[in-house]
Amino acid sequence: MTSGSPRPVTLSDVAAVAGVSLSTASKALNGSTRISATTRARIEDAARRLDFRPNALAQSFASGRSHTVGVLAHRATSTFSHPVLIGAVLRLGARERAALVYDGDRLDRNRVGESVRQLSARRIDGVLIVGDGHEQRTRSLTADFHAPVVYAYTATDDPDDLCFLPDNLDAGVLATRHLVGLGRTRIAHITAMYESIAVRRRETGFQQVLASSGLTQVGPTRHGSWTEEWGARAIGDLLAEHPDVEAIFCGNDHIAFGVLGVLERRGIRVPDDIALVGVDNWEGVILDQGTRRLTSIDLHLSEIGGRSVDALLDGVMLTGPQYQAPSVVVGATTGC
Amino acid sequence: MTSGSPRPVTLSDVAAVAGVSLSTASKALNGSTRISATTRARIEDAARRLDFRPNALAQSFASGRSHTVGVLAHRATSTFSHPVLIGAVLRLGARERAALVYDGDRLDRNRVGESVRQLSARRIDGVLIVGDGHEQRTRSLTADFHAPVVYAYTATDDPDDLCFLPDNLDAGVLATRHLVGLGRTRIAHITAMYESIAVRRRETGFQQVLASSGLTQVGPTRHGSWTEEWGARAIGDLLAEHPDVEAIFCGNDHIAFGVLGVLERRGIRVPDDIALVGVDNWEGVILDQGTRRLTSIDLHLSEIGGRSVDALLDGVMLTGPQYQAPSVVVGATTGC
DNA sequence: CTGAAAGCGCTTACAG
DNA sequence: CTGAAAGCGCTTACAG
Repeated sequence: MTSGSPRPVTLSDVAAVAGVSLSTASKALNGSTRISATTRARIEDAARRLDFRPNALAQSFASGRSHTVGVLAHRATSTFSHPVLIGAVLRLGARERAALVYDGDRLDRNRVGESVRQLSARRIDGVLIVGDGHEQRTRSLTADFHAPVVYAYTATDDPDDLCFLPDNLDAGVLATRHLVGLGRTRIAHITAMYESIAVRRRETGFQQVLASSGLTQVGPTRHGSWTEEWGARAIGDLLAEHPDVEAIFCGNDHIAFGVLGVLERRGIRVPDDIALVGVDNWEGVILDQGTRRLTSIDLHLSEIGGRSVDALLDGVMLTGPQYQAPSVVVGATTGC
Repeated sequence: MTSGSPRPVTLSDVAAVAGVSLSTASKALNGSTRISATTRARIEDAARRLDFRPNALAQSFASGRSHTVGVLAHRATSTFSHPVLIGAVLRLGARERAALVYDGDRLDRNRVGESVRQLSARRIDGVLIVGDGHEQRTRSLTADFHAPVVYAYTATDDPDDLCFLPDNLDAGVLATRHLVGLGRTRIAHITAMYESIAVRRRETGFQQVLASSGLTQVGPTRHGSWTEEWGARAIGDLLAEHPDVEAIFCGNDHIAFGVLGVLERRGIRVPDDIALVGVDNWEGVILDQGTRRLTSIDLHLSEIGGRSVDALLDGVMLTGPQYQAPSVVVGATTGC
């Protein structure tokens, strides 16, 4: 668009045009208060006329601040960490920070040192560690870096680390409240393996709401895996033992789809006979268009990435786990 | 780990220890050939002993190369562009480049200028534009930047632009060859809207293989949407008209799952009676573990991101569209 | 092959 | 409030 590219406009050019010294120009443009209003106006005007763009490389070098953040994507191959990672890099971009993203293998015990050196050579402003959910704690890496460290989508073994996490407890609470709010009283829970922290927290939320509503869970919680197959199998058993069940909180959307398929095949009406709620807002993730079938809890994973970045850049003095509030997304599987 | 942080080791320190000048030390460490082997060895040794890490900020400033790439995620909210974007930023990290990632709204006609200015202030090494697939062409932005521009996962209106794209034609070819290779001769095609470039290219690949195998397509191609619902509806019609169909190439995995559900419900054995192939390797994306049901074509989207980065950094002199070879991932829906 | 010197374009004490 | 000057830590012609 611009014709050719002659010498870029420097701060010295601005100073010369404004008739002030280089240092005065610098101060005026960097918002120092110890500048007269008229001088500042003159300098800002000159900068505008010349379309001055400070050379970010020179600024970084002189100030020692790189405007770059290191992002360690620990076990970030999982689909669920993708929104977190993307939420993080987009927020970084929106705040004019570059991301130096390293893949998980850099976090092996023996290779962390290499990442640390690379990042400190870059004079990184901070480090964001992106995990793969709440399944497992990450070893704290905070002490390895000289820059501030924030964790997204994983907890660590150090209770002082600032970690942004989905609120799985509240996910269980919201899902169950939604079903109770529809007037259902005979509610069951089908979910994944008991070993998962996320599973247990969702279940706890479920049981808290039942208790405070004076309801009793229909049958024991059925633990299996995060798959459609498991959902299909579990609903068969559940119906055999408790044909009067009115609603099911499913640990995630895959399980819910497995349940839904079986119910449809057996001619059981959803939500008229049995209402369903899942977790993940999977349809929201994969569908741009189309009608939503499942009611689900959205954990707002990309917002977890975004908030982690904000905390890192704003130097907030929080410590410990921070939970992202989930929300209900209503589909056709829960009725009035 | 390291105790405190005194003054970092500089190149001058290395030069002093090695007993050479600053400029000689610089040349030795930057692989200039006009250096005696013994001097170089001495300098490299000193650098190693001192654990010298060149200050990347100073290097960038002095050389004018930022080691940062601008990434414009154009309409990159779609699930399918996520692997491309993540493939790109991970490759950038692996090659020690930072990514300054801007969200789509920066690409509005009126706002491109702002991104251009921000990126040129950063003395960006190149620009990567990530689109949302092959559905629609992007307006070429190459002329807006002074740095090299590469496009990933989108084509542009300028035939000279270097664009990395999934090979949808070959996806159709591989899928169909796979079915033909299993001995199926009566093969149908259920896919999404005709308006989609991806749909038409997959269909063309399908028909090329049928033709070269001397086969005739079973019924016309059924165009609908990318959803499970459409797959379920289309298979009903197909079976009504052509109960002797032996295999179906589904335009994507969602459609294939819709088809699969109906077949199972009707007691039609898959793959014994009807074999299925989809596209996207969706199960590979969402499952870490578990048995694979669907046979699918993997378009290798994250590799598209990675290759785009390589092309950008290596300054390859390619122009025009570059197609990423897909591959077949076998599941239970196609038998021997 | 090696070194002295200028320079990259800012920021930031420090003096006035 | 304003300015002269040093300095950030490299790279890169240019001389020797």
